[in-house]
Amino acid sequence: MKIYEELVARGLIAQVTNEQEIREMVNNGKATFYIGFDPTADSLHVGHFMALCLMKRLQMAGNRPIALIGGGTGMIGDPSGRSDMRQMMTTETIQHNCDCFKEQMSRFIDFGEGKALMVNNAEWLTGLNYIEFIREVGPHFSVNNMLRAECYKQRMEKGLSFLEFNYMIMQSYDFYELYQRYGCNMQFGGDDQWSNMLGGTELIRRKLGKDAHAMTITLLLNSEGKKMGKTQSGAVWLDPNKTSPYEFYQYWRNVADADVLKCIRMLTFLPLEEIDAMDGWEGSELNKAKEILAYELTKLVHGEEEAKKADEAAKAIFVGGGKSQNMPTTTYAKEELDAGKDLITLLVDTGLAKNRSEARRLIQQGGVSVNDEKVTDFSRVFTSADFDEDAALVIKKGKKGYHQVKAE
RNA sequence: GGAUGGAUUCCCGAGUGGCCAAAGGGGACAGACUGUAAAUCUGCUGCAAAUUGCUUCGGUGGUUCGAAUCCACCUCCAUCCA
Repeated sequence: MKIYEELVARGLIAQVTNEQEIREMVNNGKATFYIGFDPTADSLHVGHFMALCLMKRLQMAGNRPIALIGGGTGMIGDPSGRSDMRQMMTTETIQHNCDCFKEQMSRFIDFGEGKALMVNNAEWLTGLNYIEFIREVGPHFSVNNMLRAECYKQRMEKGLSFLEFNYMIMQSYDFYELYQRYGCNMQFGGDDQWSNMLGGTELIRRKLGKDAHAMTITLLLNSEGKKMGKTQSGAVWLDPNKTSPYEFYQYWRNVADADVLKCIRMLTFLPLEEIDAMDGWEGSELNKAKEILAYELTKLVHGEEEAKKADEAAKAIFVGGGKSQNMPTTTYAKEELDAGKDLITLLVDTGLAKNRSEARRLIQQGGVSVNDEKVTDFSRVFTSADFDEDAALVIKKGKKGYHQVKAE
């Protein structure tokens, strides 16, 4: 099975400009393609992860990826899929974020000798002269057409600033620039980028009379139609300091039944035959599939060792009695613990509750237990005398929140 | 630049002088049921030294015993006119 067919089989492809030509190009390793990453945060998240995987897959098939960091477009902000304007970021923040992206990406993509490129569109965007630029590309964009684009349509009700309206033009210009500089003949992106991407192929066709292609990746939606990779506390990050490997593992371990296979297919590198075999699994059997999904993804993002630890911790906690060296841990000075800590403070310090009111509520509602014993008295104080045989307090919040407290 | 409407808690959205930490819904969190799933039912959802106290209704001042609510100015947004 060739790469294009595999992408289709994995359900990764949403829309393409010209199927035959793209298939031909990609399958024969003739594509130089780019994916843009806007530096909106200091870490990549799960949404980017899909794009990275795709780059990797195509790279393995002999194509040349270009990771385009949006140091320039980030100054504008993509209005696609947003109901309100993005907050403007300072130049320093953007630079910092770009640097972080670079580092994370090099873990996934091989940027060695001519295999892949990483460029920043600030290089050509920031120096543009307004009049020259507008004369160069302005005539090729129809405002009427742009307004019809899905990404702007939604914003027509809430309001769209001219700044954001320019995003499509910038992105199109990127493609045009990359085509000329590096012979980049294809652009990938999330499905919400479709109209922006078409702007680019259109610009290249009009200015250069050449064909360029665009292909979008299916957005990873859960069965409720929401973007995956978001939790109540925000995105699921690839940076272990922002989302620990354990949390990362748990996110995938907890996906809904209806979404497991789709995730495995789209995100992991497991062979398709193996995945097809899982297709028949039902009911609680799917739990196995979830374990595989969580393990595989954690391994890809954080490495095998971390994946094993997260797996071990999860099994110990949920299957065994709730003990693991690898579960999240908070340590206190020994004297401090000897003096005693009340449960509310412990919950807040371990991050299981975000403030004291919440901690109090949790305890009152019977959602907290310490060393397997439910505690309903919120004024309860624990000292090192309450430690179990492993010199730890295991605090459990709800069904899934585990944290251990140790003395040092 | 002109006219009109608007800004309320995580989100949507009620509230037009005291009974307002603010209805209702969504989401989140917890309990029951389960498979670390979904659905369902229940509780809960500003903060804290917690039958009480403190801080919130775009911003700043004012009126009043008392303001999310009334007045003035300002900021931002939408619609129509230019």
